Amino acid sequence: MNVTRDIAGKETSATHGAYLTLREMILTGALPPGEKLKIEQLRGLLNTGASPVREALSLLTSDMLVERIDQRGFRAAPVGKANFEEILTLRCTLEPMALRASIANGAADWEERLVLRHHHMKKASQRDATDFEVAHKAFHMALLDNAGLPMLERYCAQLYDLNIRYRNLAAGGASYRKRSIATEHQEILDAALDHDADAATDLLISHYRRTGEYLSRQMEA
Amino acid sequence: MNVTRDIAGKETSATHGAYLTLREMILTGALPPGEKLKIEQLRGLLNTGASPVREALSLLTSDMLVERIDQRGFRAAPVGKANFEEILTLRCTLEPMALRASIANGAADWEERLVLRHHHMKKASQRDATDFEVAHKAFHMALLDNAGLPMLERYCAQLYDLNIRYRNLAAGGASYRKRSIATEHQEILDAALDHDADAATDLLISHYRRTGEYLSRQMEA
DNA sequence: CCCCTCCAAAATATCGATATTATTTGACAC
DNA sequence: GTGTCAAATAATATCGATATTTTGGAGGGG
Repeated sequence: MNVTRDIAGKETSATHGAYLTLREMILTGALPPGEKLKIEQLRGLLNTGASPVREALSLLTSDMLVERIDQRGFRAAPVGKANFEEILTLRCTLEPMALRASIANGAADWEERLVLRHHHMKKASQRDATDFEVAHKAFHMALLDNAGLPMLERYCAQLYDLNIRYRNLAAGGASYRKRSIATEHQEILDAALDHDADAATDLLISHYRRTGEYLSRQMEA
Repeated sequence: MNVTRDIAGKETSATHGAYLTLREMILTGALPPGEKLKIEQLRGLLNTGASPVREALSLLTSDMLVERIDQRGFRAAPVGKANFEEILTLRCTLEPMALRASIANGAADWEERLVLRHHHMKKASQRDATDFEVAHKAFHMALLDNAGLPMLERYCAQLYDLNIRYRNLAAGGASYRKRSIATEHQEILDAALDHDADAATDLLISHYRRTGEYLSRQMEA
């Protein structure tokens, strides 16, 4: 049983392919937290050499999805309540910062991009759940990508993924209770288009905290 | 002419050694911004194989010290005014956040560690300039390391290094004008020991902004 | 019964060589 | 002169094999 995506064409380099696949496997929980990641085993799974696997794992290390213990190999990053709450805290600090900057720069083409992404997300939500995930991330990142602060955006993207990982691990399946997520997104969008930074950031934060605290309660130590 | 440190004993793995050496070379400017980093060339410099070099460069990528262009190798990360200002902005947001948390947690052993590091820094400043650099970073990191927020600390450490790089690149030598740095450090320490978070963070921010804006003025586009 | 030492098995880290891909060079036509 | 294409060159990415290190366990002492 080969988990590697043999999907449509372009796999630039073996390293990059391995990176994407392993990343996905960790985010979805196919590789559970703490799991020992043996080179040989992964080499087989991805049918590639040891070097690309090794390099991919190195890259995942800096995404904080993989832990490296020198001379002792790699393992999927552990999870914990403290870690989850740190992610939440950082997101609630960094994303509003980026969103404010985006709004402040507010160019017309950004607003268009935003509307478009939001539309795609709505469409996707009626179809496939994984399509929605992709579109959801795209929308949230679009909120931040007019800030002109690439490092900050990178941090936010990283934290977004780490958060998704917890959600995937917590929900045995697609539980992700639909709450009023659609409404919340709409409100955030509207506030952003209104250049109302205070409202937009408040909405964003409570959007995060609500799901955050719900997940947090479901975790032990 | 071999730049590799053959210094005292313990080089755990070749990869880690290469990582440390390359990192230092980029931070000091021995490998200037934008420089093409050819595997073969570095392999010779560090007298090690291609794999460790490659892996070290991958790791440096996530420290934002090296840029990777798929299928086209690595190069030392470029620099620019916008990037520098983003680093400054992020530091002025993240470090106060960490410092506040550290103070809030305020354990006795943390205060001791703080006093100690400050002492070491003062001693080091009378000796070697590179000793001082190490101690200076240790002091600043100690201010943040009681926050219990490891990811945040990691971001701060990363940004600290990126900032140091700009300082090294700007100063042809040890210019680093001594201003009243010693006083500033003392004040920050005192405020932290007083559990005066507002004062401590204000002092920290102006400590950064002062050198920051000075360097920023020295840069073109 | 627990602990320490030493050996075998397994896994990591590293090397050297090869296949692939980008870049340069130079000839040729326009 | 200038632009284009193709071969030659150079560098990257990847593989397969080897050396080193850790891990797990068996066999004695304490």
